[in-house]
Amino acid sequence: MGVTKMSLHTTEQIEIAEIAKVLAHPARVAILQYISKQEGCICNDIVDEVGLAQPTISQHLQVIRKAGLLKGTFEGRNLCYCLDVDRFKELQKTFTSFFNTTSASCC
Amino acid sequence: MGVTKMSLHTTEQIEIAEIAKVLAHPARVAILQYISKQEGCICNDIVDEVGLAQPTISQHLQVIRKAGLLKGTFEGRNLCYCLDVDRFKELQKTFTSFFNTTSASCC
DNA sequence: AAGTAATATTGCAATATTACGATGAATAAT
DNA sequence: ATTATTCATCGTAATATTGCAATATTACTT
Repeated sequence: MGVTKMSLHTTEQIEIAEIAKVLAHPARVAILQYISKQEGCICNDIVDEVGLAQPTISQHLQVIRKAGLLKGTFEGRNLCYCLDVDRFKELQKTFTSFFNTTSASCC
Repeated sequence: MGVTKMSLHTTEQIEIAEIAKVLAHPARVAILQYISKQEGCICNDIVDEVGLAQPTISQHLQVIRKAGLLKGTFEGRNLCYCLDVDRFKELQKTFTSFFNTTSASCC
């Protein structure tokens, strides 16, 4: 079916899965790394950097944006994409908490 | 196409994406949480716990197993699934490192 | 041996994701 | 004004994911 049965899961589980989905593609990981590296807040050199077609990058950016991780400001005709650090740290917290809670074992 | 162009990305980016993919479904998050919670190393009450059909759970377990996160030992006809804590901590380290490296911003 | 319980595997339908060419909208440059 | 540049969106093809019924497999129980 390809449809996730959301009703079965807790809000926390869904939230973790949502975050993970953003990171679940190397291109998006690359984009996040690149954006955070660029001090000058340079925009779509991302296309050159990552090596995928512009519409594809745009699509990936949308996924990142929908997760609240992107801040974009126009500078002339250039769009300057930046990481929303606050949101990013929020996600990190959620993940860290998951990893710390989920670690006991039995065998 | 639905095919990820792996050649474009670094090993680290691919690794992070692989890990994230495991966590990118609430059912798998639920399974990991449940497994780690069960001291007695109880097996497929997972089906009851998570609420999906047995083949579906089995499929999700396979994804988790392929990521090296699952240790399974047979106890009679019961299969006892446990978290591979070492591997889990490895993943945690990779993630933590990613989050810590990727945090600077510009605007 | 026959029946039952626990898992895995197979096959398939529905949907989601990934990638890109074509196109569109906005702005800068000429 | 015309053209070029930057980015988003649309449409579409290829592939992946999710979910389950049916079936297979294995091992315990009787």
